[in-house]
Parts: sequence; C-alpha cells; structure tokens
Amino acid sequence: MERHVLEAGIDLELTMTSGQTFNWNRVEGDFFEGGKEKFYTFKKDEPLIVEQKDGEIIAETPLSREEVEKTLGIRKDLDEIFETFPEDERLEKARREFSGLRVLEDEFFPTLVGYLLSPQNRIQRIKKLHDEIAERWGETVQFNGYTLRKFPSPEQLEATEEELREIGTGYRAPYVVESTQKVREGFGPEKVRSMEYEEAREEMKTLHGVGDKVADCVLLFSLGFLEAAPLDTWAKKVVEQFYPEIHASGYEETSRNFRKRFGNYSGYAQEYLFHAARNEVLEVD
DNA sequence: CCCCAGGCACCTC
DNA sequence: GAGGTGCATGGG
Repeated sequence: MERHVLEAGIDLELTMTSGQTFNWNRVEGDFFEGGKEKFYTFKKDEPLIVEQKDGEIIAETPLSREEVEKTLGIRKDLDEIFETFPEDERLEKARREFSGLRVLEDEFFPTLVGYLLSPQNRIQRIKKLHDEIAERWGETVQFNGYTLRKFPSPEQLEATEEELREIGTGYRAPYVVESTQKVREGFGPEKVRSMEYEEAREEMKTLHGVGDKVADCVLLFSLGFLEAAPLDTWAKKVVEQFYPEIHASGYEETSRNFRKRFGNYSGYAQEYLFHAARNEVLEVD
C-alpha cells in the first residue's frame, strides 16, 4: 500500500481502512466523506479540507496540522503516547510497520450503531450494513457532483426490527432498535464523557447489545477514552500468546491488567497490536 | 456439508 | 462471577 503520512503524522488511508471506523467513505480515489459537511481530498498531493453547505463549496482549506487534528479528534502526539508505554518490542515493531495509524474520535451515534452490528460479524460486512442503513434512512448530501448519504440521526433511524433484518443484520436487529430508542429518549454521550472510565463502561453496557467489548470500542473510538482497550478476538490472541501474565479468565480482569501494563493510552496499544496481528506482522496461532 | 466472523443476552450454578 | 448455549447471515 502506498503510504502518505501527513505533516501531522497521520496516515489517513491507513487509519480510515484500519477497521476502527465505519463512518468514512472513499468517494473517488482520494476522497473521504465524514458524517458532517466536511470532506478531504489529496488531489495534487495537497491535502485540503473541503467544507460545503447545501451542496455549495464554501471553503477549501489546506490541511493545517491543527485542523486535521481537530476535525479527526486527535489531541495527542504519537510520540508522546508511545513514550508512556513500557519497553515493548512488539509495540515498537507494530509502530515501525504502521506509523501514522491514529485513533479517531468519530461521532457517537454512527459509531455506536456500527459496533452494535459487530458481534460475530466480519469487518467488511459491518461496513456494508452500516452503509446500507445510511442508504435507507440517511439524508442525501451533494458533494462536487456526487450524491452521498449521511448516516441517519437517532430520530431519522426509525427502523423496525423486521426492516433491519431485511438488510441482513440478523439477530443484531433488536440491538439497534432498542439502543436507538434509548438514545432518542436521552441516553447521550455527554453524561458518559463526564464519567470515569470504568463507570462509563458500565453506563454503556446498560444499552441492549452493548457488552464489554462493544462498550470499549464506542468509548475509545467516539468518546475520547484512550485508556479503553477493546479485547476482541485478535487482542485476546495477542494477550494469550505474548502477554500471558496479563491474561485472566474474565474480560474485566484482563482489561484491568492490560491497562495496568500499558497505561492511560491502552487503546493505542491495543490498536497497534490488533492491527499488527490482523495483518500478520505479529504471528498469532 | 462444514467452519468461522471485532460477542451478546440469557440461563444456570 | 464464572461457565455454557443459542444466535442470523454470508463467505471460504
């Protein structure tokens, strides 16, 4: 893969395709679309933020480091983050291989729905289902001659369980129906954000379809909890194989051990290890 | 036909 | 809290 690392130390291509986000789309070779009226282009190797309103482009701004970071929700230098980790050859190897991989802070609701669809599913298929929901319930956005769909708001996503099953969500359909209902009724990210991490995870788990792992994903990828380390099948394999002293019988205890070892940016450690394992830079099993 | 995929809810004990 | 089971769907 051709790498293009921005001045801010972000490899957008790598980050957007790493499996953490379902909210961004490639429009043509070099475009990504966000959930808002903002778009990115790398045309002529000049990264731009393109902002528009009602289909009209109102601003094309060269990507300054600050703007990139603000728009993507990145608040911390990668160097500073890695400095907080203990000496670790696997993390260092992963970083050499995937430098520029960052953790984004996406919008809460689209992220929540994405991970509600994630249990026992493939990443590509989660993305497909996420797009299908946008297609059926989201409003259209015109951009530079393209017609795109935004992911629906909780109010717009008035889908029945049967309708969601029709598009192939399977047994996860009621997760989306019931959790969307709770968000409409006031379950909001603000309250969760104000909590301490472990309390926030418990709060997230009051939503139907949100267990430990999905809670950690939503906390890490949309609510700014960089200590949240989702222990998915890949992370578990890495832990069992390379960090047996961290491994415990239950999710909660393993999570505690993981955070004890890797600290306040455990989410980053997980993301690099996850990516390394999934791409066979770390050989598991 | 089989097995598996960013797990979860629900049920026991 | 720990441990087992059923679960929709699609791809290999």
